[in-house]
Amino acid sequence: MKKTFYITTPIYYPSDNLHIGHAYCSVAADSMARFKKMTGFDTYFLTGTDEHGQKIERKAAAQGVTPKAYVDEIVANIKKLWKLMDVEYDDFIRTTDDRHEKTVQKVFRQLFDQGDIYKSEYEGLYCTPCESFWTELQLKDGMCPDCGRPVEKMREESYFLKLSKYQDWLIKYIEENPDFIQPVSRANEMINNFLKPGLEDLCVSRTSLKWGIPVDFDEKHTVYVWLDALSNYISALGYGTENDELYQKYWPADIHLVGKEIIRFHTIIWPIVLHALGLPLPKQVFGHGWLVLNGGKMSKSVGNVVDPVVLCNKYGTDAIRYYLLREMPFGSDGQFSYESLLTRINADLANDLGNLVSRTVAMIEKYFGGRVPALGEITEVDKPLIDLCETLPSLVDRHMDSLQYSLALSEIWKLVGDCNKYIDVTQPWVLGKTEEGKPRLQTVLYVLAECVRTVAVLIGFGLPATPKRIFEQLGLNDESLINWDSLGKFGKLPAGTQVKKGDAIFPRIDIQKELAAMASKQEEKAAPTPASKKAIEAKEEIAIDDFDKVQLRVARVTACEKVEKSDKLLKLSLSLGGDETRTVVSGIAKAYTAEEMVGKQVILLANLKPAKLRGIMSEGMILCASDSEDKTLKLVTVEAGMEDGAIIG
RNA sequence: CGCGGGGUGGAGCAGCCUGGUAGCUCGUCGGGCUCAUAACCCGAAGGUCGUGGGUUCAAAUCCCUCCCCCGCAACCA
Repeated sequence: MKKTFYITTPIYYPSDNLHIGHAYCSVAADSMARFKKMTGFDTYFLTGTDEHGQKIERKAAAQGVTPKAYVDEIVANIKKLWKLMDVEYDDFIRTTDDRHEKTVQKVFRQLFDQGDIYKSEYEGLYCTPCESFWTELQLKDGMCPDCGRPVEKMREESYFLKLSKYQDWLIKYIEENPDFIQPVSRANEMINNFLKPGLEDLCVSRTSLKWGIPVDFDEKHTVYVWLDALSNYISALGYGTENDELYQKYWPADIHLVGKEIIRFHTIIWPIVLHALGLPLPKQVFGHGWLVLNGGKMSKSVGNVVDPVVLCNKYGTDAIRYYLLREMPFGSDGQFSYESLLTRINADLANDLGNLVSRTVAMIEKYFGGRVPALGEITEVDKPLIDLCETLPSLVDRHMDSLQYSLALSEIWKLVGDCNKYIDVTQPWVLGKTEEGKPRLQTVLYVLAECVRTVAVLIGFGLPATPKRIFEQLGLNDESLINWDSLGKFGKLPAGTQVKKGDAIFPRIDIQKELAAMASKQEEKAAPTPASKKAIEAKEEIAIDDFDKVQLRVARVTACEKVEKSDKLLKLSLSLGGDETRTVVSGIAKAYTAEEMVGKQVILLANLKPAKLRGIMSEGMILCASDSEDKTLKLVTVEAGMEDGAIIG
């Protein structure tokens, strides 16, 4: 029986279309699945979507559609994206699937029955309009982080999962299984930051949440995010149903591939749930890094999201996949830039690989009428290449085993580079000029063709569409000549094979032109378009008396310094005329330096209740205007010549 | 003293665990070649390996101090 290999991606949250970061993860998972399949494993690759929760409920409401209708549309887009990117999953689980809901309910009930889930009261800060609980940490200025309205202490009946009961077991498990959490630095992080300080029991149900899976023995409760989402890895396999062959066959998973931001849930909550259920743990949870853009994290609010659909359509799926896998070591963050992307495509794909295929096939056509010549006598010059062809597969295998895609590819590209050099050293065009050169020329071109074939087979996991195009030019379509087993022993390529030059596999890109075009497009985008502006929520109408409660005054900044250990706060000393002074802490350090603030006149909300910020008492607030996304921020001031302390009204 | 990651030629990174001529890709400059997608090949310039100290015959690598950057967290009246 074949060895099995089960790999998963996180289930993505379909509140919006996915960006290149999600694509990165899925491409990595897909490439691994392809590699394992190619090397003889019975693989199973699961991806999907996590569709419940308040955020989606609200987004749907805002569009006036049901949550299901809302996610259906996004899920369709996601599936289209995976198709475009050649991400070939075996199953796509949605947490709204009936099969998933059944499993989650079953898991919940079992954990409750055996006492790992218990009913208690959740005490939290509740925002009634938003129907949400927040922790103290999540609050914004003591107000609801979503709507800015006040929250109140509320108790809610909830079910809790006993994490604390298992924490010592988990610490031991992690320490005894160094491969469980990868990269290892993450394991240390989990132990030091979360496990050692002690786990609090986890709230696993909500009564306020409606868009989710109901607890079947207590209908007013809805299963809260973690139990719901994490269970997908086994619900997709039919765990707990009479139809559980997939579960029997593939669990435990070989790799849960996750982003570093959710490694915590996969290495603490999930193992505990599984252990409590008496199930084996996944063999490995691998936290990959992020693509960062201009030093910043990619996020919608910053507006620097890179759309994988655009990239693939423009430069080709294989090129994008290659870039993602090759550019940065898996596990650490990597810089995404168009310049590095285009450089990679040109240098590695067009110049090195594409051109190698092109010149190899061209020479076989030119000197041997398009038929691959037989391998003649082998010399010292040919040996290293032949050896490399034979040893490369196992080397690639080794790197892939540790998810080092970048290393695997760079090893393959060493062969590509050696071939290009080999052509230079052997000078086939000189050999082709004389009859005496012919025998040698045969060997040279055979070696090249066989190397190209080897490369084409090896890159299939990462660049699934490219091998076909190379095999076409090499005239190969026999399965036994294009699979993994055809490697390892040099010389499988039959002499006499008819080659045919085709289009460039990877056309060169004019990088300067491309970047310039992109820059001008960016500028267009940068100009604020009214349509894209977030609608400003209208506030309720007020009477003049209400406004009268507000006292605004002109104040002059007499001194200013940065608040230590804070990147947004400035401490301002204000003069209100006479000897009246105030100290105000303001979050404007990103827009103004302390030096340039001194001497400026600002508008002070003078009768605001003082509050402590970073240990400093702030006696008021200065007014600023900011754009809808808080990207730019400008002080509000008065025209010159107003005395300090003047009343505004 | 919150946790973690990082600071290596112009750019992006490897090397550090297991001390011993500082390597790769891109860029720049010079040369070669003409089979090939103005692609390919060779050579050169360019680095006090963040700072200061320590261990050692020997430190990018091990130990300590400090500085800076990034993420999480916090904060953003």
